[in-house]
Amino acid sequence: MPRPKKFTVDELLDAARDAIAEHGRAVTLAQIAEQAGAPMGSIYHRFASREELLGRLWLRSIGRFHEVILAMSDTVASPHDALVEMAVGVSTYSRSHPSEALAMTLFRQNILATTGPKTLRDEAAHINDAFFARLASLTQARYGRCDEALLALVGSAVIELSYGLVRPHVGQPIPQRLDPIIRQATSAVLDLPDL
Amino acid sequence: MPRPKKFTVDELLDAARDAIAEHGRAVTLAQIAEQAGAPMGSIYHRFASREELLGRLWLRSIGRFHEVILAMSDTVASPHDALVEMAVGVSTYSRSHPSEALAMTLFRQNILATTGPKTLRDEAAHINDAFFARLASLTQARYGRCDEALLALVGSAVIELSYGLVRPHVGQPIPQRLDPIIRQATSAVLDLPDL
DNA sequence: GCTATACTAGAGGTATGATTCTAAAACCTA
DNA sequence: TAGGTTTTAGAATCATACCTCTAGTATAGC
Repeated sequence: MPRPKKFTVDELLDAARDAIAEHGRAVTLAQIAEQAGAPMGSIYHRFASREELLGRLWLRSIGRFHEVILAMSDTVASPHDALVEMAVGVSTYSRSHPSEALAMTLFRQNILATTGPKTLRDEAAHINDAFFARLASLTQARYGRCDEALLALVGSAVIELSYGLVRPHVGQPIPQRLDPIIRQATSAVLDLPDL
Repeated sequence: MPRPKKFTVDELLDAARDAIAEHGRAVTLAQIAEQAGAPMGSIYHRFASREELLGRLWLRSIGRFHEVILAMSDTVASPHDALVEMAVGVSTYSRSHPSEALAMTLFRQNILATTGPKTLRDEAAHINDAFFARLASLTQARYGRCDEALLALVGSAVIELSYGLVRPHVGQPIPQRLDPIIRQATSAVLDLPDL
């Protein structure tokens, strides 16, 4: 009955992602609309606000990223190596998906979950759940325990460390030289816990 | 002859820094003016634009940071330990100077040096010179050489790695648990080069 | 073919905040 | 004490960009 949609949500998110790659994070709705070849009215038919559009883009980007990272860690036998592969995966994924990586820098999880658009808060609050579950299971397998402090340490070693090294380069090519650094540093930190 | 100044440049930069700590990086000139107790006209008497004001604040913050970090590395005998201390210094400095650390996140050096206000580009281009000179001399002392690739590696180990771990926390308390992680990771990466 | 429905379409209102402009004030020097 | 110079002071302007509003349009079912 209704007139058929000319633009899907995913196409509009793609346009937003590409517009950000071109114009930076201060991208305007007009620039996103131009990138999509859509008028601004169509965008507001799908998203309540610019904030919600960008928030949804962030959620999609993080979800895709976790998917790839988790799949990578699946292929490795030892828990230690799986954790190291996840860390290196941050760098390789960002290198091969530069504009997705850029979109991942739009928000921080805790900010979006607390002060973001209300319709996104729930989803934002749980976006990391599957990832942390895997992290916890690998931690348990590697150390035989998984208290809060240990999990925080492993999380820092695997994600914060590698992403911290990568993030300054997001928006430009990610240097290859980061990969051995991440590998070595993550491995060393994972060896820290006194067993 | 002239009417005396009521606000020094440094006072206005302090106000901008504190206003950012309160309102975030999207701080408005009105908020900065209120923080300083000054009218907006006075601010424009010292700075050509909001961009230049924030750029100058960034330059001052980076300069102060380098000063402290370089002084810390002076007190250590071995080059290896000096490099590790610089890395840990990123974390301790950010912890003890939270709003200065926040101001350091306003720009990136290469962005400000290329697309920032023209009056700041030169200064921005050279803001890291003294720091990299010290890094080069420590690298030479530690490894007996200092080619470009090695210097990049050491720079990553000392600055990018530690700052990457710290930066996500800037604006909130910097966890103590980061310090041993930085120490271990930096040390491990510095041991990477095959000699 | 006609109608109901939901989308496209983009021009325009509105709000925010940077910047400018004009006037007044304060101090130094003569 | 008067003139000159610089700064304070804040109101007015202007630009930007989000969001809304009204029309028009394309399709599926009857």
